Amino acid sequence: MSNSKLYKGSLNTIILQLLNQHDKMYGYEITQKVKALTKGELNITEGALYPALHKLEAEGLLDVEVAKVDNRLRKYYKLTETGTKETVNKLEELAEYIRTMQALVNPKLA
Amino acid sequence: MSNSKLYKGSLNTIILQLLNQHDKMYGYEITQKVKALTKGELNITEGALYPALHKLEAEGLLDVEVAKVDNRLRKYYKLTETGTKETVNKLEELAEYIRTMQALVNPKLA
DNA sequence: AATTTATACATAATTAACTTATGCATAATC
DNA sequence: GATTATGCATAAGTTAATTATGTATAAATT
Repeated sequence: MSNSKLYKGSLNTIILQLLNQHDKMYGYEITQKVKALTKGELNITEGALYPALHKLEAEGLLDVEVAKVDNRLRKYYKLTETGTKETVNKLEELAEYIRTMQALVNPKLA
Repeated sequence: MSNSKLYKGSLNTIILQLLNQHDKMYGYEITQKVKALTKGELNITEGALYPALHKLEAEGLLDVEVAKVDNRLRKYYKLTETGTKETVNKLEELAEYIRTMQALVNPKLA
């Protein structure tokens, strides 16, 4: 995912927010979108992504729709209602994390 | 550590930066300082902290000095030269992480 | 034409950073 | 006298990742 361990725990947030912005996406598309948006900084590995998608689906945060394009399989994921709510929570947690870490690292600004 | 999984991977950064700011600290002091700086948001558990300190010491990033205060044991940790350099790296990684996540979450600002 | 790269999914074994639970010991507070 | 605070430690379990495979089709390169 990255040479930095800080991304550990961020994958669900990333997936949910991308689906929040793009309505429906398939796995491979997510990896490419992340790579593009981060200018190569962050590469989501398939071994992390697919299990994460399956889990989010099992938890009822995502719905799946299978499609066949150019004779190749695609699984489009989109947020459920619950998923949309959870996305809000995740984004709040990210903002809180950033505030907290900045308070720790730069306590003069606190 | 927190209800948010995002803190996973951040503990070393926190420890190193606190020691960067306070010269020498002991374990319990670190837990209290983190609690204070984050207004209770983040509580470092002992089960996470002590193994982390031992590992950083084993890696040569920290030096230890044992002291006895009020008949109680304290282990003061301080950064080695290598530890100081690694702190710079960790802080850069944190800044990079924050930039990257903001690019993902708020791509309009990118 | 043959090989490599890109697209697209998946899982299994391993690693690592935590959590949770427990343990020991002294000092201070209620 | 019992609880809370101070101060260290480790062991078992969880979980999110990495690393390594595996399958299959389409496109690009040599």
